[in-house]
Amino acid sequence: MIFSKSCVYGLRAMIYLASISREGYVSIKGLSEKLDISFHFLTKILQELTADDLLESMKGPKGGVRLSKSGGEITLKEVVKAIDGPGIFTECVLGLPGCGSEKPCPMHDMWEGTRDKINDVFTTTSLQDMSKEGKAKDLRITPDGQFIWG
Amino acid sequence: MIFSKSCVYGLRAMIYLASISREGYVSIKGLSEKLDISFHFLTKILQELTADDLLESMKGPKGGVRLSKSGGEITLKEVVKAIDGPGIFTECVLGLPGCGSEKPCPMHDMWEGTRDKINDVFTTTSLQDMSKEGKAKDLRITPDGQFIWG
DNA sequence: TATATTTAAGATAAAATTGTCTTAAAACTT
DNA sequence: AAGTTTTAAGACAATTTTATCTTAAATATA
Repeated sequence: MIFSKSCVYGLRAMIYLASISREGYVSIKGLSEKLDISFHFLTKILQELTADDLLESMKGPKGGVRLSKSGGEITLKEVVKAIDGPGIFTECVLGLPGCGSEKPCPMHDMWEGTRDKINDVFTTTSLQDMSKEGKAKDLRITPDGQFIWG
Repeated sequence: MIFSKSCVYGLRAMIYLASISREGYVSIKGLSEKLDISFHFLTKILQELTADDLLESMKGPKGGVRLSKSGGEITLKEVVKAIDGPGIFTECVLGLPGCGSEKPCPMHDMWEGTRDKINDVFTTTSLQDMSKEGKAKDLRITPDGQFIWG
């Protein structure tokens, strides 16, 4: 698995949030049921995204979370970085600290191009891109087919 | 981190093994010291590679492990698959089982090209490619700079 | 103001990964 | 044949990740 479970859950939630109105807040409880993710676990993940200013949250009735910017302004990379860190966009495949053009490992050149490509697609793809794609074609973002857009 | 620690250790060991003669066996103890990896942990990882027929092993004095084929005949992908499984080359980024062209997730199209590229470079790059690169330019394959080729 | 609702935060638990230790089995050496 | 070296295998422990549970704090509503 390329991303942690936390990261995958975060991506699913963010893509869904980009598909709905940013007017009001969405309760995490409702989100967790819609996405079939443990409520408390999802809460923690969304807290990281809130701490990273990708989400805004509000307590109390009518409270919940919502995107801090429009879905078109949030990249997939921002979400991944907030949860799994920047490693996949920057790190050496062999896990060598300081690996780079000046002080490479044997796999550096072979991997650099691919890593750049990963960085590119995650930088140039927004949450809105994904939510539009999913909503337009009615694609699932949960393992079971229960999920419904809108 | 894109690969598990086990996988990274396995890759380092295999690249090193591809840099030396396949005549005799190399003791895992020696390997573990050279690569600065816990002996018992490395033993387990190499056992997986032996079970997958990428390594041959022999017990007793003069025993150890060696590549089962020449380093030019073993791809990086084979090593990764043996340890981390094929997931990174095949799986959905959102972790959806059955995600594919027929039943995609919203991220499928965006990710497919990159995943194919990962698959390509790991399929077309051999252990020998990496060991030659490392040995020729004297690049490190361990975090500290203690490692010495040959 | 009191109550209900909701996120925040922290404690705890379960599972997976990483790492260590012990014993067994095989092969070489003397 | 006996002893030494080495991988194989399994038990055990530590750490990280994943998941659950409880309490606190904030906010709306009545």
